[in-house]
Amino acid sequence: MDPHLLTTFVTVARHGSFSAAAAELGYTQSAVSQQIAALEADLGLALLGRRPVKPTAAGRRLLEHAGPLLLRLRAARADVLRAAAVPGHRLRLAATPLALNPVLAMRLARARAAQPRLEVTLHTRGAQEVAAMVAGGEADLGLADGIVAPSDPLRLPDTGPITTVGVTEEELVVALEAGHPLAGRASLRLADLVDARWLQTPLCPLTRLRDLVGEGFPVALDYRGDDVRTVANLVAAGHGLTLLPASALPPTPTAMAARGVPLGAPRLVHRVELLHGALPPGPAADLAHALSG
Amino acid sequence: MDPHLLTTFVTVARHGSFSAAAAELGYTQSAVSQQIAALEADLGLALLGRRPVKPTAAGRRLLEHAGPLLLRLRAARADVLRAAAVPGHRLRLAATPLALNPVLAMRLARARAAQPRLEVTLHTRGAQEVAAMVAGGEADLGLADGIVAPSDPLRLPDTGPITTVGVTEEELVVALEAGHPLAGRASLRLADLVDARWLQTPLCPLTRLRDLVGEGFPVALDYRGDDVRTVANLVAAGHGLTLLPASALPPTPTAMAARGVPLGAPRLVHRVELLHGALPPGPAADLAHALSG
DNA sequence: GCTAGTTACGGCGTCCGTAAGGATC
DNA sequence: GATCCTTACGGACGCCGTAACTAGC
Repeated sequence: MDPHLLTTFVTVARHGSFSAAAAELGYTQSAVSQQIAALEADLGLALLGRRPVKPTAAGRRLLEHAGPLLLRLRAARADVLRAAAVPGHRLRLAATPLALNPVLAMRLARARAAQPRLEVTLHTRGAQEVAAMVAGGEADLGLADGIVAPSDPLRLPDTGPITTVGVTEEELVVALEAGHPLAGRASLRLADLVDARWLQTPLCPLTRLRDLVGEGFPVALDYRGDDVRTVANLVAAGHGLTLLPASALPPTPTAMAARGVPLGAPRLVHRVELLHGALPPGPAADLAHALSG
Repeated sequence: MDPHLLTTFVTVARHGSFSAAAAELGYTQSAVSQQIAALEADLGLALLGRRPVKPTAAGRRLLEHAGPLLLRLRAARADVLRAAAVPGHRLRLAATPLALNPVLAMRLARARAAQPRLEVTLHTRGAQEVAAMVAGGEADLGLADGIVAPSDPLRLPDTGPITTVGVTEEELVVALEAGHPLAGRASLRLADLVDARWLQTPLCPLTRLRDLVGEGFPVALDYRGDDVRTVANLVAAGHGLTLLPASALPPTPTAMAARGVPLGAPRLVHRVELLHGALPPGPAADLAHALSG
């Protein structure tokens, strides 16, 4: 159960190929084969079926543990190093596409104005990756967003010892094309839209809506990307509906733009949370404070 | 950050000595010294001060991560092996001293009567150890107890992927000596007892009461053991008060025995939870079902 | 000078790479 | 027969033990 072997194992499982994993990890096929053999010998179990290379039942079980385990290992290392590091003036942020909303962008700007020497780099990633980057020390601060009932916390995957604090909550709107029959309404009830045509996007996964409201929400178009403007254009062209924070749509819609109709019921908000590890006094802690408002 | 080195590190930190850790781990002093040196070199930080051997700030931080990390590693291994193991007729239970109350003892007896070939071994341990044994696969089922508001879950330390289900909740009594001025009351309010003389015991840690009610609960005697009868005898002899599940005191008190006065307020119960990992069909699953009632 | 951790050095085991060997499509 | 994993073998490195060294009490 050497982490080294575990890493190789998850890589092989992910690629479904020893040789591809070897290429990614910088080993030879042979080394990977030996590592898997060693892991299987250690546990006394077959973890992978060969030809095709596919996890066995035991292998799938181990895979469920291996990811979080390796993440926690990196997180521990990062945390110890972070606590001992001298705070520099380089800050690495990671945020989901909708997390850096106007309010937070403004707070970030104010914080930077107060500390002109601060160098900031920002990465856009998925929520899980943001959490993993913060836990693993690749980012100092993370921002993740999601749709929840007011003042409920986001349900982020467990990625180890991370602190999360809510920073903003914003009204949600149903985004639909300008000519849509419902576009003129003052507000909409989600329950009335279970049979509408919906966009499946990472920004508003329909599984989340089903969790909150129940079955329904058929997929009219599945967008596998994270560009908000693309989503807005898809909506405007009538490909389907989606839920967005009000600030993600232009305030004065043109003829070609998507309309946002406030979501009346259920009471849901777009929540953004700040993620961080231990914060020794320094620019990271200052910025965390600034972003929290 | 090899788990091997981590294990050595926590052992050294626990003993405050390289040589003692070496003896426990079956290494030479020299090997331990080299392992710690390797870990410190890997992180680029001093983890232990020498003479006396004591963790540095970074070392303390690493210690906080190392324990859970190593536990999860063992837990992952145990889980994979457990899922693949053929169910035998040997069952290992671990329980806190107050967890195997009369109700559960009876359920266990019924389950054993139904499966006469079942061999059961039972260990009494602290709650954290019970959880660790279950997570690490050293026990098939665990029982842990604690004091909570009705139907609240116990707050067990995070010991990895473990399932917990409540199995019993029982009335709590204030245990006090027969001649105590309050012994005749029909019920007592905990808030009125914040200034009484209390026993500090692992069975009813006063910190828990302070969590629930607030400051107070001075320590009159600190018992570092887990024997319920000893606690009852201490109470009977007037060393102090404690909280016990009603079933832990004899139902018809003699002159020398401790009295139990029902706890009227706040509404608290003695809750027992069953802990287990993944349960493939077999005796362990059957017993878990039997214990759940 | 005694106790306890560190450093030097040598042997053994581990792990990887090269290359040949099978198994499956 | 091509692809892909496994096995055999050799070299390098890592890790531990013995033993000499050193720092505090």
